[in-house]
Amino acid sequence: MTAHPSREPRTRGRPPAADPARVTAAALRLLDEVGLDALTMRKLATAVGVQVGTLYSYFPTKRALLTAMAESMLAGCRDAAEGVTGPRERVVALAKSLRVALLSYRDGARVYAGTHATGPNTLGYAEALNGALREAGLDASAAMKTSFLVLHFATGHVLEEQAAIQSAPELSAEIAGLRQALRQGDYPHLAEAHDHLTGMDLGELFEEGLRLLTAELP
Amino acid sequence: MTAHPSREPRTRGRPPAADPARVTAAALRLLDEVGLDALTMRKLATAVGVQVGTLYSYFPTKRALLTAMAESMLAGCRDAAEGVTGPRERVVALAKSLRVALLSYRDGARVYAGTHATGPNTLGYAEALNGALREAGLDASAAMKTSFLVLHFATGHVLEEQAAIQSAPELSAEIAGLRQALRQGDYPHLAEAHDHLTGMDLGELFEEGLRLLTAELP
DNA sequence: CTTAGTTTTCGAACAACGTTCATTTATTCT
DNA sequence: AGAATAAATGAACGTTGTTCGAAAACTAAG
Repeated sequence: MTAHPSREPRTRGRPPAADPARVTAAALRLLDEVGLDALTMRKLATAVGVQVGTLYSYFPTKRALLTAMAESMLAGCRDAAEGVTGPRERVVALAKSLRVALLSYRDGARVYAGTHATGPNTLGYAEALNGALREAGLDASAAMKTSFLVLHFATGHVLEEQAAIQSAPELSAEIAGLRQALRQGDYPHLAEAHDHLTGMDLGELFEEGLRLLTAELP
Repeated sequence: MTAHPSREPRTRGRPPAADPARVTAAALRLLDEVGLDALTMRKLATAVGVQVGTLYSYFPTKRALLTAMAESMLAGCRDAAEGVTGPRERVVALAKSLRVALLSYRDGARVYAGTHATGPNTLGYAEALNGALREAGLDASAAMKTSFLVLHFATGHVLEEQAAIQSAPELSAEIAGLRQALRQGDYPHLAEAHDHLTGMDLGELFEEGLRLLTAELP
């Protein structure tokens, strides 16, 4: 059983070899090394210097660990709007900081989208986003809706952004089939668009989407 | 080995018990029954009426099967803009049809976001979306960018939409922790927003995001 | 009708995964 | 010292995706 809810500091018994925070940090390091698909509890255990089963003293399930990782990724994101004047600019700054945070970990968006953290980083970030929107003059309902819009767009965007990065051998077959399909003559618009693919700045594209989603804010 | 690229129709040898199309259809039915996390090759094999290893005569890997499922989900989506007058309205109609298509399968957005299909449904849909944007007066580069914007928003939105649906026992613990955090007094904006959560129409929210993303089209 | 040839399915296995649990180890309090 | 306690160990369990030699089901030639 997880002896997690220990209120008073531990005094008796064998001292722990690690703690949830250290395990989460090691998991994030391992994530950058091997990617989400290869992030196994066994590899994490050896990285922490512990046996596999021991990890379940800190997290009841792998899902809980991934949730803690997602929560940890958002550390500091809430403060991105500090010192930014103008409610709309604050919303944009918060969204951009979320993108940067997710991009700074391998498969960060997949981890984030696959979990539903309710820790202080996640809730604090959502609170800050909602607050900036309220400052912009929106009522509670409209602020919540725009929050969802921005969050959904950001996760979807970074998800595809990171999927495009790891276009390693796993996707080369699909890319080959795609090029052949384009040469076939069907999909004329896609063929033309494909020429403009190289050199597209995904960061600029993200800001463009953000600009449109926040266009009606003062 | 996959004897897939058989150009002339099969005349010799043991007759196949199934084919990729039938397997894909069975997989989509099974997906609706059990969800993506419980969609195993063995369950699919029994659903098709075949042994596990036989599935690998039709798809080299489970990933390829999921890609075929994603491709199949988009059947007919390309035609959503037929008869719709006005380029902007066509873009909106195409995006809405993508949402409906993904929503009509359990975990549809997760399957779609986790794969990168290059079949005729997927490419035809992208071609239609690009075409509608070109008709709206955008050049090739701008049309491609807006396509990405709409696609990223749609996938992100439906992803969260479907994640909110299956808020079954798996998420109840997190929801409980969230309610307690809201009652704690921190996150005043979130607490107020939470009251407006029930009764929010996610379809309307999706259209609102679409309206903003296409606001500058003629 | 038999037999050779061909294509597919079968069935059993493999390694790796997440997870569980009785046992052992390390520490503190009496 | 010895009981009590808390955590780590180490070995297992059931599943998972995937592989591969052997068997089966069919067609074409002898």
